[in-house]
Amino acid sequence: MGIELDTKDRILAAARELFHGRSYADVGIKEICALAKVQKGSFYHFFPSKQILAMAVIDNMSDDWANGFVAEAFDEKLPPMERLDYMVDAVYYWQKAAKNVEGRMPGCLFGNLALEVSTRDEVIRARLNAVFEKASGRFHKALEQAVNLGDILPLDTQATATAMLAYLEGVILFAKARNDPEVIRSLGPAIKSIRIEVKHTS
Amino acid sequence: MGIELDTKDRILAAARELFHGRSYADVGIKEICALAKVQKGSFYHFFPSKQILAMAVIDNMSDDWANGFVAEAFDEKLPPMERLDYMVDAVYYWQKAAKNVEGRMPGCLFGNLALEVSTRDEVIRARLNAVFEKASGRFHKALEQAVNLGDILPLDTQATATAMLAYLEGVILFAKARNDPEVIRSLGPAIKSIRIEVKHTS
DNA sequence: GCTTGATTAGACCGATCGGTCTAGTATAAT
DNA sequence: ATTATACTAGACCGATCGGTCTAATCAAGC
Repeated sequence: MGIELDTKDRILAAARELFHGRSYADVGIKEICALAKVQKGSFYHFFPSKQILAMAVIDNMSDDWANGFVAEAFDEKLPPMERLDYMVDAVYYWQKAAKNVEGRMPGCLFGNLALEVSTRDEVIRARLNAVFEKASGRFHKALEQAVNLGDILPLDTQATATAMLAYLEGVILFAKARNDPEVIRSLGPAIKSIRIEVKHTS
Repeated sequence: MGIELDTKDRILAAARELFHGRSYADVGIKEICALAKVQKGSFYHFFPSKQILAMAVIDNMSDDWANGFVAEAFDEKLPPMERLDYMVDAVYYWQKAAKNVEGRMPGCLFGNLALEVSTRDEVIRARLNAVFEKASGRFHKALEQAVNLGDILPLDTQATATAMLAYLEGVILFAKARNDPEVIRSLGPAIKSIRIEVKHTS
């Protein structure tokens, strides 16, 4: 957490860390306040409810991702298909580092929340879905360029992009169940093998 | 639930339904008892803790799967690669039916639990991992046969089997986030495109 | 009939949950 | 100096959590 952040940001950072490291239901407001060194009064001044905090955490992490190593991985300067490997690598190193610190693989915050709360909270579910949609857009763009450059045979870029993101989430899930980041390294690169053919329009 | 079950089975069935439909943390013992029409005393007579109940639920569902449509899907009489399609189809129809009843896609109980509790409960995590391991064995066998029959080019059957299971989980996750079973139908069949080459031993 | 062990009923426990409320402080505009 | 507003502190709330405990009920064996 390091340098001085104002109260709201400290709450956000604490909640993000705790939600990601454990789960939504398992982390209470009290614990978030303790980690953020903030009192309950301050908390509810900035966030009217736990649900709204969750939304803020999702947006916050989504932004960090989008401007952080996702942006790096999907850098237009890289050959399109290499971006996928870059992305897998980034996820691998990230999860590995997290495990070294916490002892457990936290997995993907969005995937975690999606499975945990999307049957109970339609609003959060929709927000998470939007995050996935946006992420799959990156894959989509990369695939389109790969096709245009002739790096891969034509395929249904939209569907394949979604499938690739789903695969990445699945690999992270599996790695978390094994508590072993190496799973990401060994299974991850196969993301490039996934293909959904263009729908036959005759 | 239907026909008379003895107390323990009623508890198990109720817990399974509730855990699957919502989440582990969100469902309390009281609610399980209410659905099972059982009192707390009886509950704790059969299950010493919620954690142990969770394990029993996992085992119970794992058995049902293994002897139910997973056994059907991976029937040795089917051509190996067709088993994968069968499996995807089964998941699709199951989730669709569940959504029609409950209004929401429950996803995969094992995947849900894996992401929710595996950072908190090492014992449950290990159990879930064993379930995944067993399931990936089915894929493995099918792939080995497919290679032997010349239906597909040789590949790392072990790693690819795991990757395929991970993909399936990822697709279910994505479908749950969208609350749309059709995702399974459109992305699922691409499971057959996943390939991990045999490690180059020179 | 009596005893025993398995099962059920449900009151009860301390802890914790998300959230509210009031009192007070800090800051800045007037 | 006064007043409005933003923020902080933390006691407090009813509800619910997982789990315990005692008393009652039941069927089987003797």
